[in-house]
Amino acid sequence: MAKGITRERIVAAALEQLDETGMEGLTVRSLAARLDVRPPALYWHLRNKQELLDEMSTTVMRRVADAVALLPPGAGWRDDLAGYARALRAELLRHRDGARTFSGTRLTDPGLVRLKEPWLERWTAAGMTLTEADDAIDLVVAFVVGFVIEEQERSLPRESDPDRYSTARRDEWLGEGVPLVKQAGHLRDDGDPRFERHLAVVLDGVAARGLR
Amino acid sequence: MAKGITRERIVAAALEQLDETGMEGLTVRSLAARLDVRPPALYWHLRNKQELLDEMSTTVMRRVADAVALLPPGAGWRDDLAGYARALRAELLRHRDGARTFSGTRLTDPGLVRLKEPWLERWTAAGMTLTEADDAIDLVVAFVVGFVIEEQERSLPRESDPDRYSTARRDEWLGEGVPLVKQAGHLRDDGDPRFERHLAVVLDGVAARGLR
DNA sequence: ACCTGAACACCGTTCAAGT
DNA sequence: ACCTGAACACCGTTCAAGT
Repeated sequence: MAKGITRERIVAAALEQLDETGMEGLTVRSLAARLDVRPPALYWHLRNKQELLDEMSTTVMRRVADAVALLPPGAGWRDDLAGYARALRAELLRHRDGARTFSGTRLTDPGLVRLKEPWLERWTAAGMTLTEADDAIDLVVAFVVGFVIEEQERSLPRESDPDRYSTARRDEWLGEGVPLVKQAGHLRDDGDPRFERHLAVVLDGVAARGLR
Repeated sequence: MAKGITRERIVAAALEQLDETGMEGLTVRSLAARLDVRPPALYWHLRNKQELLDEMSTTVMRRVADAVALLPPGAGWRDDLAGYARALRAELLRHRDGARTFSGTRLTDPGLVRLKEPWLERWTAAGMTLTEADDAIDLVVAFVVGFVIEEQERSLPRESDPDRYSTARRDEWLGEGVPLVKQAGHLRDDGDPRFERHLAVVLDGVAARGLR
């Protein structure tokens, strides 16, 4: 691996490091070791660690945009939004702590925001107000981020109460007198079907207002 | 301030520290200093920092539960859910970095989960399936968490690009050829009205499936 | 232009020892 | 039972100096 660290190589290595160790293992020092340089070398390419995190999430969001670009065009707002939601979830899930790591960071690339234009054009032409269309995009992002944070948190091994998420132990933990809470816990599924159900509710909500 | 540190006093001090300094200023050492003890003292009361964070969010969620308990009873699922969403947002907003700090943590108190029981009872009696009812609660939580993360992130002062959020500079940053994106940026409001609009969309979605 | 060595001011946590 | 002193193995970041 030739030297000559670049911004892109740093970001790529940081995403690998994140996947292997999680957020708390992604340190400037571990990242430098992975790139075979000394920690201060990174500060020639990046102002600070926050800028690294911003670049990482911009990279991830670019991949979301790439996936969205492959969607069948002209499919209508509901398919557009659903495709965006699925692509966003998939990229967040692809990285350990992805939702928490990338949610509070800022895009550094205006090109990604510019991609909203054709959607706003088509949806307003189809009868949504501009505010409804813009709200719908932001609402979907908020929902997906919140959903995946919970999803990834739930999948974390936790030293304490190691089996809070085994149904039997959870029932015990809950105590007596809450049959419906327990039953809901037993019925509860995870992953894609659950996500699709929630997404459908959100899109039904948009439909109820945006297009009547 | 008498000595005699307790779990509750530690959690209360930690919430104050969080509000004053944000997450990165909430360290075991700063917290010990605030309580006028040496850092290792805290480890007699708490297993580690993660347990502190779990206790902090449990405290916050208890306040949400208290606010929800004051809602007019028997108002129907839509008012129940709206009241819960508003109370959750209010408590998250009350603390600096609240949404990010409390979203990835685990409740330590089963009593809070048990509170779902009467709602599940009433909503299923009103025609929702149990899965629909349980989904609706989780969906609202995901939406509120995602919304407030974005809300609090946006309100942060950021040394770099200090005026990305002034409309004029944002337009410049966006470049030419995206009139609708810019116009949406100008129309965009913040805070309560925006939250209420998004919440209404979510509740309309629940209405479209849960009760037809 | 790009990187290193050395240093600064911090972290969370453990553990023997004190009271 | 509750807390301290001292220590361990780390952090992010700066900056003069090297090439």
